[in-house]
Amino acid sequence: MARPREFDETAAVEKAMHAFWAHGYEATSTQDLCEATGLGRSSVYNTFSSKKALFRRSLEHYTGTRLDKRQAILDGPGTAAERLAAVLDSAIEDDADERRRGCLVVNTLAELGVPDDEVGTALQADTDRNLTMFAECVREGVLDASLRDGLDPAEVAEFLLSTTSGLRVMARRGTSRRSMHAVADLALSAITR
Amino acid sequence: MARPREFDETAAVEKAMHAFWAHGYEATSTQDLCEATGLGRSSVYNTFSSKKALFRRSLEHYTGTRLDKRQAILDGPGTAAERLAAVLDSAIEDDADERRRGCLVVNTLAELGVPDDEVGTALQADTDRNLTMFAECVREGVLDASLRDGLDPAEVAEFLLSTTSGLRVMARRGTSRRSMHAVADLALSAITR
DNA sequence: CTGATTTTGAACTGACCGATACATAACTGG
DNA sequence: CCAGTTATGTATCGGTCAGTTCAAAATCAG
Repeated sequence: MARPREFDETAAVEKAMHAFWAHGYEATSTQDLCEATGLGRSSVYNTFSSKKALFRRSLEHYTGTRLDKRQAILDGPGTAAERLAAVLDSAIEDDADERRRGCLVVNTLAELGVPDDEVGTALQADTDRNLTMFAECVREGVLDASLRDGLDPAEVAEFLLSTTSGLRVMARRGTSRRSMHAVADLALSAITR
Repeated sequence: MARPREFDETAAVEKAMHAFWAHGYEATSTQDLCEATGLGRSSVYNTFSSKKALFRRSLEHYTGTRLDKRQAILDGPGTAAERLAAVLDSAIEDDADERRRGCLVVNTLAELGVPDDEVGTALQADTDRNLTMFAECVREGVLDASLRDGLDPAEVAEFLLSTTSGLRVMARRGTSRRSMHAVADLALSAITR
């Protein structure tokens, strides 16, 4: 055919993702992206078309891996309440530097809102999947009696998503893990028996 | 003395604040700030020194007015639980367009983190004042028996600040007021009797 | 080896960035 | 009315922005 790529596309997306995650969309220049990925400008534009498009790819890579991890926890062992506690726990990062970066989705929502383009679509899709996963687990929790009776799955899903978002903002503030755990415990106490 | 200002400084800060609030720090250019305030470049730089300094002024204007409003609610009538409910309510903006902008503090935290400059200092000060106000109200709530016994005021303050931050992120997502109210009610149910 | 196809690197594009220089305008104390 | 001082408007600064151009390099089918 023709000259083959000298780099792995997914690896490049992942490196770009970390650059965007660390500095935000606007503050990450195309030059930064070249240095982060190790690619030349031509390769970046030839492969990803534009900064916005590369950001969308980065965002989707982030949401994809993150949602899979969350799904794995929710599909794991234990009562629904225990699994939800594990999800909140996983949102409380161990590494201090990573914690300071917060969540790429929350950071993007705050910086860009939900723009009227593919980035907005990706953000909306992430929200929807999170709400669906949480709501399903809440239904299971009512059945296995680890959660209270009469809870509205959709409402509690919003509550849990709001709680994880709040935790990520706390992380950005530099709040200690201890305080974040206390917050997670209080939130769970609202829905557990 | 000399030639007098042709504009009101506080009014200019407020207009700049709205520009930063709507588009974020990085995406708001000095040109945007000139147009938003109605000032020429010279006047902007003569008065505020730099974009960063004007942002700091804008942020402090935002936090000042917002904290005063919150303090007024917490100093108002009703049980502590009722006053906390009123604070959460006030974080659920009525106007749909304003709601979409979220909170300038949360947006800034997400975009810039807590930078090692006066902006970071202002963000930290806002966090501290919020936590102090909430903790004090929680202490009152334990005394007036509208909140549960044995609550740790500092922990609950973090929980409430996390909840308001989460609500602001939901607002950025475009979540309905109805869902936001459901979230606020669930959060309160964790600490009320 | 050749020709078609694609990637790559380097130089470059016009536009815009935050910030400044400076002449002129507007004011006040003397 | 003038000297001193500050505010303003215009033009401009060097630098960086996202994105493009284009020739050289690398590959493979024939």
